[in-house]
Amino acid sequence: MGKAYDVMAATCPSRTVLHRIGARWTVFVVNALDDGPRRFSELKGHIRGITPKVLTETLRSLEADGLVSRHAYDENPPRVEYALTPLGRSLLVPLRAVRLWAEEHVPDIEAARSRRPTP
Amino acid sequence: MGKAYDVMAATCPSRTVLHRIGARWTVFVVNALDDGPRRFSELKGHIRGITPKVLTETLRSLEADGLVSRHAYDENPPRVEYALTPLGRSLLVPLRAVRLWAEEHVPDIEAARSRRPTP
DNA sequence: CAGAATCCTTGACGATACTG
DNA sequence: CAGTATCGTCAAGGATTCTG
Repeated sequence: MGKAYDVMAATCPSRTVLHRIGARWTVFVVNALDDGPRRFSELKGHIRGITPKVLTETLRSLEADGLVSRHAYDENPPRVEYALTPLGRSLLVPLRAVRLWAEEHVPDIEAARSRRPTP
Repeated sequence: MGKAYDVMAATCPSRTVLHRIGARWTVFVVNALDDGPRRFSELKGHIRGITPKVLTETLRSLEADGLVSRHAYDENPPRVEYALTPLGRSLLVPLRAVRLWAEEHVPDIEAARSRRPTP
């Protein structure tokens, strides 16, 4: 039997999914939730340089896609925790690998880049 | 010993690398080279919907990063083949996993999305 | 065939300030 | 603390046409 979805097909829903994963900050946020639930400010502090607006947007889309769950405690001051859903945790596996690949191969890529000075 | 690079650090080069990987079409092009070298037009035909300009740009950056190699045959009509370098093939491993994840979990994501009708 | 050239659109991302 | 609200930009991506 052939596969049901093919990212190479222009109209395939899997392409939308893959584009969402490819969004600038998805890999970072999912990886930041690797160690368990985290609060908004913890995420913001951990993913250096991300703005609250962008973090919110990213979390909202991940939530809409069922990858992240949000739990607001009825306390004062407010407390909100984000966690990976089982689906999100399944995505974490490949995304962690991508993250590790990036961290491991920085020297290789920088070497390749310096070999081709931009004119 | 701690790790040398951390994508969570704002100024870390690994973040640049990860952003490059996250570029819209990188995952598609790298996966399209899974089966071996391919010509420009083959890639264009296989990755449905990509325009020649974007394909060229993507290939050029992948080349600059040492992930893809380009070989132009001196023939007429012109023939150019693109292939993954060893470095590119090492990236293929996690990226293939991401691609498969996307293709496998379309139903889950669509279910999650329909659970939250956009107002 | 493999692209280069051109022009254009848009939405993702960012900086800053404000609020329940 | 956990966000919204605004405003601005800019570069990635796209459509089209042309060429060695």
